[in-house]
Amino acid sequence: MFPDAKRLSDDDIRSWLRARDVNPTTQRVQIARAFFSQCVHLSAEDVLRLVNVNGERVSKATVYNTLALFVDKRLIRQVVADPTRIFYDSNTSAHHHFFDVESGKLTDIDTDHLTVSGLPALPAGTALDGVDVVVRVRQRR
Amino acid sequence: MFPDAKRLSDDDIRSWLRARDVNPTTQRVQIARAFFSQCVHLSAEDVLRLVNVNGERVSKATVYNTLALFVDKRLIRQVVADPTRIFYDSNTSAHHHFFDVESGKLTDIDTDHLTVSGLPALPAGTALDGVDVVVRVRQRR
DNA sequence: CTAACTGCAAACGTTTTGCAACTTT
DNA sequence: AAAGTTGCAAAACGTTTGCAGTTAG
Repeated sequence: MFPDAKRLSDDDIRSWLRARDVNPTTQRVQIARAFFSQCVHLSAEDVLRLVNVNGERVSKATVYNTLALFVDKRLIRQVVADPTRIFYDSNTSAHHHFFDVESGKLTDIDTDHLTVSGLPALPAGTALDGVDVVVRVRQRR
Repeated sequence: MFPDAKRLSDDDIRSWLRARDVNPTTQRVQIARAFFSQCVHLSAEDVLRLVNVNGERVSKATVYNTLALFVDKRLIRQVVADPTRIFYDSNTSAHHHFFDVESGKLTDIDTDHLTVSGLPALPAGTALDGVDVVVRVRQRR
């Protein structure tokens, strides 16, 4: 994840993208900036809105293309917790999530606080891709 | 969960539904049977297909209505693991899942094998709704 | 008779796709 | 010119909704 991203210049982002094997086009820089300068958990719709705050600049197709590319290059990761949409998380290190089922908000839980133990043998012929813990919470009445 | 459901008569299912405060209509009995006589993890589409094996009998709307009702009455639970659809699990006791990202298949992991420890304090004003662990695996090349 | 339930078809929100136009080299 | 990228519009997908018609207490 990009530390302290609000202060980064476009050039900083460009070179960072290049270092991760991503061709830094105008739109990709804008999307990377929207990501790394805001809340950590964004839906595709959130990204579209953030990137196009004043006047349209990046299309929906490009947002989806770019998010898929960023996931592929491990700049961000998907979070599957909300049944209605995918969230993208700029924090790619091991951690877990609270998910508020009423508001749809995600919050990080770091691995100091929550650990998974006793992982059983994986199904035959498979390799581990990741372990995701979602702690669902709801507003107390 | 219904034990050994293949042998259940419609009457058995009806009284079981009644005991859970669900009015046992024809369609609900069919859906309950499809659920409890097959694989534990079914998408809405799976249920629709199973219930309508020969000739249409239950509509899509009724399948979705009924699944929501069954979730509400805690006969089944949702599993959010596949980013493209919701699965419904007839096993409502505490357990977790393997999710094969290539085939989209879910497999149970019971809590003897996998435990979560060190759950941190919940966000202010929230109550625990559930803890879901998804172990994502992929076919080894 | 009434309340509960169902089915259809349309609407919905998210994500994907086809393709022509535009960059960049 | 070739390769890569973008934007638009449409399509696709799973899911939800409105409502008229049906069923069951």
